[in-house]
Amino acid sequence: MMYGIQDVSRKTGLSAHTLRYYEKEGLITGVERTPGGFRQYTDEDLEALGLICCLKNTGMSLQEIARFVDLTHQGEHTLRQRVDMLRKHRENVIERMQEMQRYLDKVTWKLNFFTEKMNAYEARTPLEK
Amino acid sequence: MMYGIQDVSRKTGLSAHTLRYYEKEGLITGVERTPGGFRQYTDEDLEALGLICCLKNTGMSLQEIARFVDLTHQGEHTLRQRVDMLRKHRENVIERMQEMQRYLDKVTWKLNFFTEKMNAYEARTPLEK
DNA sequence: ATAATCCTTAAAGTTTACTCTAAGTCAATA
DNA sequence: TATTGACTTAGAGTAAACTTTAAGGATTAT
Repeated sequence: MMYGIQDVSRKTGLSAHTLRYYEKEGLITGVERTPGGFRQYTDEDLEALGLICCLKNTGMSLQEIARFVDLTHQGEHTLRQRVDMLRKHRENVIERMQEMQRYLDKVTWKLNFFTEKMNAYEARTPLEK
Repeated sequence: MMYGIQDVSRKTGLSAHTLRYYEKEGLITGVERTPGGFRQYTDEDLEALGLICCLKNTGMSLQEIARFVDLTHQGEHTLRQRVDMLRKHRENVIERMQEMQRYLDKVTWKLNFFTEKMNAYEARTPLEK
């Protein structure tokens, strides 16, 4: 199956503008065209976009994603490099999530503090009328 | 105890530039000065900066943080609004973390896939010499 | 005393990831 | 066939959160 840019926009949640931009930046390559020059995405393109979104949504920069895509195009001999990239990325994400959790715990603590203050305040100054 | 801007920079990990910038943006207010006009931060300022960093590091925009700080200055009658802000923020963060986890799972899946491909490749083409 | 640090304002520059505009081409429908 | 509406490109514009620069003066620590 082939998909127009709007179909892909709907499927990925990326705007048509963004899809063209990603192509320009080398994140997706080799997208086919109709005789009239309209983009026609294949299922493999969608697959690739899926991975791109995963990487992007876990905080990988477009530049680094482009580098990954470039390695892919260079062939199987870059498999180790790609695996290393993904491993490192995975570890970074896990670390960031743990850090996030620590910050969140502090926010929770502050929230409890403010909630108590608020309850005390509202008990002291009941609503008018 | 009072702290100069460099001390605070070291303690918070924010540059002196950024500390002044935060002050300009209304994230911190009422920082005392020496007779000569040098900033002197109190322990409460550090406390406040701690919360600011927590909120920032969990993805709250500076604009929203400034709004929180502004509410704080308006007094106790804004406690409910502040609590609501923190609650909503907390939920957003939790949601984002869960989403992140889902994306990470996909990355892990892809990583396993590539690792297998790599192993097969390296078994097929052993290192020269 | 003097070197190092700090202050000010104001504005320009940076990075990332878009987002939008303009001017024109192509395709599907009435 | 005419008219929408979708698509094309290149390039300009946007937003957030800094970061840097400049210029010059004041203050503080040793």
